[in-house]
Amino acid sequence: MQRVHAPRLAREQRVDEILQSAREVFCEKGFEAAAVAEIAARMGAVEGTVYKYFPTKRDLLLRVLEHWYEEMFGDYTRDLAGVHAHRERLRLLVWRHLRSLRDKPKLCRLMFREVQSERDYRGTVLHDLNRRYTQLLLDVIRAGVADGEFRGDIAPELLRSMVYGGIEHHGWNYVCGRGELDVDGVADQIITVLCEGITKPARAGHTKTGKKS
Amino acid sequence: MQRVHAPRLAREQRVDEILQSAREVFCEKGFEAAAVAEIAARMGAVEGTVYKYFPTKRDLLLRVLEHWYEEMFGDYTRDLAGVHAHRERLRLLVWRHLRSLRDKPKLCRLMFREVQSERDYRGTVLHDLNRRYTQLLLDVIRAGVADGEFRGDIAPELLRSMVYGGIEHHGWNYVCGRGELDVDGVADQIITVLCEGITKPARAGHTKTGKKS
Amino acid sequence: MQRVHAPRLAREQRVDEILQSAREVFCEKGFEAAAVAEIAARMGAVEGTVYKYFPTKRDLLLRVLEHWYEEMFGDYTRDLAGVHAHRERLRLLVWRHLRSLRDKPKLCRLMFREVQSERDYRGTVLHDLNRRYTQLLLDVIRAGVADGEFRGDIAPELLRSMVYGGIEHHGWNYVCGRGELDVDGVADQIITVLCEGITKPARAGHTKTGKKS
Amino acid sequence: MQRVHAPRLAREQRVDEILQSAREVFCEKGFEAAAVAEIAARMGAVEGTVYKYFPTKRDLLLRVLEHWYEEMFGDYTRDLAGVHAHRERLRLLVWRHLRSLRDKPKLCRLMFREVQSERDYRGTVLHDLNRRYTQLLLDVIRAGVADGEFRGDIAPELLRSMVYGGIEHHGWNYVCGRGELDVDGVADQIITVLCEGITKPARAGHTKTGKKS
DNA sequence: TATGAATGAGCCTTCATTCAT
DNA sequence: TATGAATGAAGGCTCATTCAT
Repeated sequence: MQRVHAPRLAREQRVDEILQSAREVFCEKGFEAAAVAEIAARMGAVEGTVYKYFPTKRDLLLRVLEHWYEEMFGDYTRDLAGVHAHRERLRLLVWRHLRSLRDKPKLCRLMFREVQSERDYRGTVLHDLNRRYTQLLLDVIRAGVADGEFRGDIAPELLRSMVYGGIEHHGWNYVCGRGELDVDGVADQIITVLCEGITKPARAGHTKTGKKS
Repeated sequence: MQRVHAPRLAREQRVDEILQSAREVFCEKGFEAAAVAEIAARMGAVEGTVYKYFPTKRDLLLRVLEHWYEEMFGDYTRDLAGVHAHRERLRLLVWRHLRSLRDKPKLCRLMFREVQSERDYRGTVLHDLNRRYTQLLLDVIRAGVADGEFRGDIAPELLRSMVYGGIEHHGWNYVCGRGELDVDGVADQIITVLCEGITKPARAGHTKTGKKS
Repeated sequence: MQRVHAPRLAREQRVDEILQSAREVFCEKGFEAAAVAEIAARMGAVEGTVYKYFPTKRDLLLRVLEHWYEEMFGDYTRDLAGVHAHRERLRLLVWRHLRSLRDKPKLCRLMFREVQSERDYRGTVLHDLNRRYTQLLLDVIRAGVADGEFRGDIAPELLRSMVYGGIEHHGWNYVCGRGELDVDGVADQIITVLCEGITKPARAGHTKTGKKS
Repeated sequence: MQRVHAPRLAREQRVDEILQSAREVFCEKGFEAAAVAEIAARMGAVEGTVYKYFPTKRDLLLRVLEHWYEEMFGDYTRDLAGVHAHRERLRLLVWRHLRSLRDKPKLCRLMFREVQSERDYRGTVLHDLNRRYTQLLLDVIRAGVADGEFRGDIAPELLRSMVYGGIEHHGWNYVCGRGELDVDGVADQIITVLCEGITKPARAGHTKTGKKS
């Protein structure tokens, strides 16, 4: 019988198991209603084991979400690198965020309900990850402004809110288990609104600014 | 055992006191962390008194928020009646929502965190109030589309999400107790984005793609 | 408008109303689960009114049962007076008790579950009523013994227990809402067992009735 | 905060402790009046510990009574195996039941007051145990009928009720803490009534009514 | 390291009873 | 007399966390 002596690896595996189990339970029940005992049970362990690796239940929640962010991040920059038009870069970010919402709506909900609204969020690793995540959008917008493609009189942070807040708000029905999320269609519409607005362009030989003449 | 009774109030007065007290505590602590005992204590009563008027803690929460919605609704339609241009009507709604967020950020947070994401929300009086509230925006948009002022290829519901989701997202920092909320400025920017988009209008004689030439 | 000045009568009516209402609620829910508020509500009054006439909830329960006993007693002695054979008198008592159980099983249950097993039962008016009630059976038995019809080596109290305990035990299914109670049939069987026992009379010239010869 | 833990026991030991403690408290106070906190305190533990092993207070009650039934059952069949005459077998069951009542009157009371009259009793493990227990008596009676020793025109279930209901009723005074229970004497009398009835056998040459002559 | 028994604070909810109006 | 608002104690149950084994 071979006794593999790889505590480091064993530890990492254990942590992953716990994170996986915790993600499931947190998603199903939300933070408050999730019991550490159940998280442990689902991986065939007991409470004590969880506490060996994570100091508190709340810390475990943050770790779960960090883990998710890291998963997501992987190919973001690579994907962005392949697109150059500002509007297309914008669309990529919107599209990816919508896809995240569609794929892991419960994790989005956790992020929103249980974390972002808590006082202790600021200064967290997770907070930082989130900043870096939404920073991507700010960067794209700022680049567009710098290039003269986007107007500079709108606070990029406000645009970020309209994009991410809008997506979350819109996705709520989907999160609650109702309806379908048409990622492509919604992405197009958001980008259209964002870039062109909803005011109908003046018709026939009139440019928007043509009314000046 | 002599029992000292709190002053007897008319039913309606007492209900108002409780709603007031509950609003405070719920806002400060959130739903879960709020103890009915504290809600009672803050108005100089005991738990039993609260339960005399509200069957459960959760019901009390819903009632608090309904009360708030009713407060808000009062002059909405009157205000809207005085404005006719579609864009101005849009701005009025945005502006008022921002003002609500500035005045009662914690209530917005409650609404969002503790109520809208719960399964039992649908079918509530509160849900209905909320629908009627956001319906106002949908109506304005649809009217604009009907008049040919707004483009018809964007789902009004998505626009609603971008407006309310965006405002809530943007207001988060403010909600968390940081920073100032410039209601007028933000309202202007939101309306601008919404109506005109962020793409810089091509200057006279230049079409958008004209820069290539 | 005639103002009838009959407080005494009004009082009695009130008391009856309360007793009636309390009987219903106690029967439906049992003593513990019955709320004074509901008892009051069912007669269109409030808690305070009940406490004006009955010092405690428990006292009310006892009064309800006393009232019932008094109802029952009315014609007992009269009925008994019309029957002279000991065995028939016995049967009358058994039959009437079965009928009570069939008609008011819930009251029997109250009597049994909530009253007789409590420490404070002894010395109660109700206890006394109950004694007088079961005394009837003892008297019949003793008379039978005195007349030499019944054997004297069985404690009458034990017989009483076998009759009333047996009836209550047997009636349990009925009380719980299942099955039918065949008052006549059961009465006959009980009397048969009681008087003759279950041992089959030896045959061959010695039938029990053979003694006539 | 240093927490002092009670000595760790094997699961089974702890369960036994709790059952023991619960039995005491339930017997002393009845189900409603018994506080889980007291059950725990009596064994030097806290409420949480009890709930670790039993999901609800009611479940604990049922478990206590099941435990008792299992204790009792042990030698029943063995004892019965040693007796063959129907009447003697009957007596054995009566005698043993009386002894149970004498030894654990409070448990009998619990069984009767708190369990059998509740709607949720049917289908319980305890209900099944009870059925098997009283089945023993039915079997003996049926065997007697089959052998022609007992008459067949009395429902065995009614006899069962007269025996068990009678014993419980009779034992009530004893249960309430008054008086002595003469197990042998009472058993004899019950069997006598059951088998022979109370009607005095006519003496040789005397008809029942012959005394008149 | 893993276990899982033990902790104990805390919360919602109920309701008999009191008493000012 | 009737009301019904107010009381306040009490209890079941949960669960994050600790720590002896």
